[in-house]
Amino acid sequence: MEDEVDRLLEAWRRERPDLDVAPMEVLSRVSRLARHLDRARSQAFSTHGLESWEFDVLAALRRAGAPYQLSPGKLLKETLVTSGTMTNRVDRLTARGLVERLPDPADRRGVLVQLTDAGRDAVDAAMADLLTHERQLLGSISDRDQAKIARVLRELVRPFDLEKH
Amino acid sequence: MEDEVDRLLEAWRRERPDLDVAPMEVLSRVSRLARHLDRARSQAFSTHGLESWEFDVLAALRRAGAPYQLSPGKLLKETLVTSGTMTNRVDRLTARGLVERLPDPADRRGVLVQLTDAGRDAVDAAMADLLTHERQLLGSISDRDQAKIARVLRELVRPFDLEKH
DNA sequence: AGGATTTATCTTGATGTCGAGATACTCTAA
DNA sequence: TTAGAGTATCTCGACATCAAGATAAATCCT
Repeated sequence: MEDEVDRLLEAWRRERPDLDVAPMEVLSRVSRLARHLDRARSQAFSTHGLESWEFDVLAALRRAGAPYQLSPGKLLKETLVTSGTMTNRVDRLTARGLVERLPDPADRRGVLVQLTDAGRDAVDAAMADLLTHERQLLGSISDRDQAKIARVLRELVRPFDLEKH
Repeated sequence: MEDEVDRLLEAWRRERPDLDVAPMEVLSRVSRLARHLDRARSQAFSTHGLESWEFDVLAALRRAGAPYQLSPGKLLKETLVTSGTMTNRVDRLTARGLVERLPDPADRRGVLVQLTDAGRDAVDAAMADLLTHERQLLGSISDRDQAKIARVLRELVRPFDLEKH
C-alpha cells in the first residue's frame, strides 16, 4: 500500500535518477507524520478549550510536580521557544486564569509561573485525552514494533539532544 | 542511553501514575525528531541561500518535471499551506528570480508558476546537499532497520493521507 | 566594598502564516 | 443565453513567533 511519500520519492527518482533518495523513506515520513500529529493534537486539545501552545506550557508545569512552579527561563528550555514568546504566552495564560505569576522569593529579578487549579484540571483532562487518541493511532502497530521504533528514534534524536548542551 | 523523552516520560509517570504514557515513547520522539530535522534542513539550505519554505515550493516544481510548471492551487496541495501564504511565497520567489508567473493559456482565471533556470539550479544543489546530510544522520541505523521503520511509519501516516481525500 | 560581567525577564519591530472575504473567470443546465 | 454554482487566485487584517535590545538584579573578582 502506497502513501504520499512513495509518490513523492517516485517523482524524485524519475527526475533525478542520479540521486539516492533512500534517506527520505524514513525522514520525510517522520516530518510528515509530525505535521499530522500536530493537527491531531490541536483537535484533541480544542475539545478542552486549549491551544497546543497552551498545553505545552501547562504540561511543563504539571510535569514539574507540586507546587507546579517553574521560572520563565526553565519553561523556555522545556518548550524550546524564545523568551519573548514565553512572556507573551504567560501573559495570555494569566489572562485566562490558567497560571499565575509570582515573585521569586529567592531572586528579585526572577518570576515563578504557577499552575492554578483551573490550569491543572485543564491540562490533566487534555493529557488523558491526548493519550487516548495517540493509543488509537498506534493501534495497528504491535507492542514489539513500537518498542523497536522507539529505540531507533531515540538513537536518531541523540545527536541533537547532545549538541544543545 | 537516555534521551529527553525518557526524562519527560519519567516525570509524567511520577506525576500521573494512573496514565499509560507508552504511546509517547514513539510519538513524542517523532515530533521532536521532526523539529530537529527542520532546523537541520534550514541550515543545509542556508548554504545555498535558500529558506526552507523556498525549497518546499521549488522542490514541488522540480518534482513535477519539465517544463517545471504548476498552478498555485496544485502548489498549495503539495506544500500544505493556504492560498494567501502561497501568493506571498510566489511573490517573494518571483522577486528573487527563482520562479516566474505565467498566464494559464487554458484558463484565464489561472496562473502557472514556473521554475527559472536559477531556481532549478538552486533546488538541485540544495536537494543533493540535503540528502547528504540526511544520509549522515541515518548512518548509525542499519539498512534493514531503516526499511522496517519506513514500513511502520507508512502504516502510521496512512490514516491521515486517506482522510484528506 | 565596588565595578564589571552575567543572568533573568520583558519590550519592540519585523516577518510569515492563516482565514475570511473579494474578484474574476468558467461551467452547467434550464 | 443567461442565472447560478463552482473554481482560481489574490487582498487584507489578526496573530504568534523570533531576534535584538533594554532593564534590573545578582554574582564575581580584585
